[in-house]
Amino acid sequence: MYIWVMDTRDKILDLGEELIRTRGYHAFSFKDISVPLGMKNAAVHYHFPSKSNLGLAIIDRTNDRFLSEIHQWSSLSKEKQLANFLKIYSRSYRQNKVCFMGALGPAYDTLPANMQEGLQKASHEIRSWLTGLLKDGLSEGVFEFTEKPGEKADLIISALLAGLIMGRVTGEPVVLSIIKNLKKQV
Amino acid sequence: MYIWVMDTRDKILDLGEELIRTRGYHAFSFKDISVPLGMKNAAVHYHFPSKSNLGLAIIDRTNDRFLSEIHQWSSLSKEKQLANFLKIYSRSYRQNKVCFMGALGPAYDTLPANMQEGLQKASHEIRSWLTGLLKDGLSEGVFEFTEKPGEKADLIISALLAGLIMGRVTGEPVVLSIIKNLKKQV
DNA sequence: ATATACATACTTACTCATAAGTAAGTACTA
DNA sequence: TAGTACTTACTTATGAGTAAGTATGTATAT
Repeated sequence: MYIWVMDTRDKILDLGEELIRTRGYHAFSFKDISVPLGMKNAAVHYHFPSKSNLGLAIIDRTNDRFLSEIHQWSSLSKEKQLANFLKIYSRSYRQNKVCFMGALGPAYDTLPANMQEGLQKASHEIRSWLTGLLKDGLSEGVFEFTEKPGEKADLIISALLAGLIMGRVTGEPVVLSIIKNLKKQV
Repeated sequence: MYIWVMDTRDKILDLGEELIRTRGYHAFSFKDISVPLGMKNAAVHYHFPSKSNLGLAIIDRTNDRFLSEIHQWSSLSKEKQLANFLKIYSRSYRQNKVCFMGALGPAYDTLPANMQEGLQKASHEIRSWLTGLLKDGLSEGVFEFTEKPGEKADLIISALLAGLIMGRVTGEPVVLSIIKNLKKQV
């Protein structure tokens, strides 16, 4: 019984995540979730009272998954960890999704406060993790770059984030060539 | 009389551009234009029959302005042209705006077809101009980088585009440090 | 063992707000 | 008198959200 509950809740979160990352927060409705899942709008509201509530749950779940992923990577080499990080974006490209910051950042000021907070927190996690990785890799001598680690992290995240967006507009696999070039720049 | 017409039409375009670049296409309404300009929704519809019509006009006007700007730059040195290009983004940051590709790209699939087309065209103009500039600067010896010019252009545009987005989420002037670092990388 | 109570996971049937868009009329100008 | 630039007064659609009811399984009391 309990498992069944979690199952439809998770299905809503899965679909909601896809919708945010392919269409954006303001361009999807409860109907876009309820109809494909064969249920009524009110059933979605049962699990998530409000849209912002759902939005925040999606952000938090993704952030939690990221945190557990990087934790699992912690014993790997810095190069391997960076390669894994880059792989997140090539996978996103194949799934025709942009990342959360790319999807929600442009309309940040229009988001409900709880989602703004969640997104800010998630962006902080990613930036500080990558900054630490680059800093450690630099002192270990496995990475080589002249920028400050924090600025290098922003440069990398930015290029990846926007590579996904540009890929959508241009129809070209922009992020893949960006990943290729970023690897040469560390 | 004709001048007066163009004036309110231009006011609508100005405000519409700001709304798209601060809130996104799906998060602004005709009311957000008519009320601040002290007119009725129907007056906006008089100038632009549909929202997508307005959206396209905004994109096209910005693209036309970009084209005329780069034309004016054409006699300047490659370094100066690149510096001018980068300045567009630091100005955007100060105005708390993201660029059009950043604002509209993530929800590209939800845009009306005419706007998709206009955005694609605009992105092509920017990418091909910057690619040409980098290519010429490279053979002139004023720029120095190892990537292919087209890929370098995507790397630069991506970093700038996402720097604006990240700045909004983090509250930090991400794009300014990105500009600083990009200058060292060409 | 069986009736009763209770919680979970929904559906039905709304409300209320807002959005895009339109038709018909008006004021002003050339 | 004809066109421009609007306003008034709608329509229609859609979206978030809610209140009340229903089905089903689970736990408890007798």
